[in-house]
Amino acid sequence: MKNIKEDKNLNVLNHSCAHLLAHAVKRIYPDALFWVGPVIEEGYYYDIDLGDVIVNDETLEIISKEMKKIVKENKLIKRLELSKKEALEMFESNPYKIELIENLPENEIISAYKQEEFVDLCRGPHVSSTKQLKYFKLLKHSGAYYKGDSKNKVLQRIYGICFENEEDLKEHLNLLEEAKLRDHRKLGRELDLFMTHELVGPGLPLWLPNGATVRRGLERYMLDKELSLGYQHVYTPCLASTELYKISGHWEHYKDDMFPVMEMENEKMVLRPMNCPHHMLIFKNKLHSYRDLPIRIGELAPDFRYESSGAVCGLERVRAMCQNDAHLFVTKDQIKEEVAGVVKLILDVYKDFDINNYSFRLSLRDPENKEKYFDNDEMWNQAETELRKVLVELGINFYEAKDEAAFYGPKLDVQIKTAIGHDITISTCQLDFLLPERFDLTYIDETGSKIRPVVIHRAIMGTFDRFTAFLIEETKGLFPLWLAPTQINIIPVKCEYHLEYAEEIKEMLKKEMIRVELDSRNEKLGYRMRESQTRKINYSLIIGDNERDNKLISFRKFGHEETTTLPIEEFIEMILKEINTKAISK
RNA sequence: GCCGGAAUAGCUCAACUGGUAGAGCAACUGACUUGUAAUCAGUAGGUUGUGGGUUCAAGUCCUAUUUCCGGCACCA
Repeated sequence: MKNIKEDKNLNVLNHSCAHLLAHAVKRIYPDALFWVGPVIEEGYYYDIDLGDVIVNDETLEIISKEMKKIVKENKLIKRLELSKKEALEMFESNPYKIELIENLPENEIISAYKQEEFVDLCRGPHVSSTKQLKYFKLLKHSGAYYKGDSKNKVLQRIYGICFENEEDLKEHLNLLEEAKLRDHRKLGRELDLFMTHELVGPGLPLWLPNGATVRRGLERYMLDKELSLGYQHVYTPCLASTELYKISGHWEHYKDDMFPVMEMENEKMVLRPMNCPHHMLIFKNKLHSYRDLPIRIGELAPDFRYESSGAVCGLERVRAMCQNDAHLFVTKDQIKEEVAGVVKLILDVYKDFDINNYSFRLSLRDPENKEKYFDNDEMWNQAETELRKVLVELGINFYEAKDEAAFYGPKLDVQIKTAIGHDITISTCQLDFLLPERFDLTYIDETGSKIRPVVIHRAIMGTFDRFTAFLIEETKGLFPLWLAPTQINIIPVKCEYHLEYAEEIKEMLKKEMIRVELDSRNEKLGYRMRESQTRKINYSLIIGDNERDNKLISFRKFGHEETTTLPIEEFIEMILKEINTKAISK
């Protein structure tokens, strides 16, 4: 998918198209007040105060028609240069633009772009006439908070995209349609991976046997990886007293996003939203020597968060999740090596799943945001510097993002884009100097004195829920053989003659722990093959006279048209190899 | 949570401005006995998400509510 913001020509084109949109809106709604209309990766949008007018699909049609008219009118786009005073006069009827202008430096030359009767404040550059904006499409509309703050009023936002020619536009719209087919919610239903039910509640998916098989595979895989790297796994309860979270600081920050307190006679309990405090207490349970560090405590940990109703999305954002969580307790000297170990593990796992489209984000605090982050500049500077240094030394490509840290420390997040375009975190590694302080954690150093350890929070697969959602979209439902719910489907040509041999094969495969099905229904071979394909089963076996008489099998791989015939032993060997090497299905 | 939109059979969808719900696929039954993406016929399947209301009459209009969808805000 084209990144409009990054492409120089398309950026200008889309920016101009945002003006075209505003121009058309102004003609239809003369009282419209315009806020900002930036170019984004997916095209552009414009935030508009339309008073009582509410944009719907029809409105979009009407606006689109007017835009086409202005394109035909071939308006020339001219740059105006104004002093601040002139600009303030020109836009006096629009308080939003006045606000923008007032925030500009006193002596700066302010530019505006004029296409006949319509002028908009803008830095530019723009195309020279509206006729160059012929190939556009208005994509969607929504409400959006003024200045992105939920305390403010809601403006109408209209999204659009513009290309240089019709083919590019068509291709892009096709890609958008195709992406919808990979949506994990659609595939999840089609492939019987998970379901939801009104009576259970929003954000509370039920994993069906197929989905559970995939998830179990991921969990076993991750546990084995971690065990081989010296992690120790624990089980801790999904409940805790509110006191625990008051100590950790989570209560203060997140109490509104937790399920409400369960109050009993002498107790106040909550469903836990994360596991750090439990793991802190496990560390504290024993006296530790510097020789014991690093200690790596891992858990497949169910957590519960009262995510806002508008945020829940399939398996991607849920209210009951299972984290691939671990906390590493390290000395300051071990930070680098342990963060490096986590990064290496992330890359290692991504390689196994052939994950390539991701980016590392160094998530920092915003020192201005006093509410969100604990107040200790020294601690923050140390943690941020430390984490950045490690990344640079590891030669990791990353970008920095302000105001994305956790309240207790900076994070290294791995961001990916979902099929429908959500930017989500799939893995995370966080450096924390605060919770060891809050829980008064110590270890004994060489000299016998008590020293504060540092904690690294990390989740490689983030949550198994989200990672599965990602994997469904990444594989389009064709899981690698080692994870596939049904690995092999046996189709006897004619049950009357071939069922017995087919069953023999099924038993042989089952003995090897291969997930196999036998389709003995009285249906045409073509019919059963079709279903085998729509269910995205990795291997379809065809068993007929030739196979039975010569102790062979014939198989067809998903997505391939040719059939291969092999002795059964050879086939099993091939399958086991594919499973054991965790090969990617193609 | 906010701004919009939607909800009809297991799934995908139909039912003009109000006149008592229909198709394909899936399921079930039977026939057919078939070598790589849909054999034929039949049967069953719905208090139209839920609760109120308007009306002689509501899938259709009003209202409340639940869930879902597109964004926004949030995301330890």
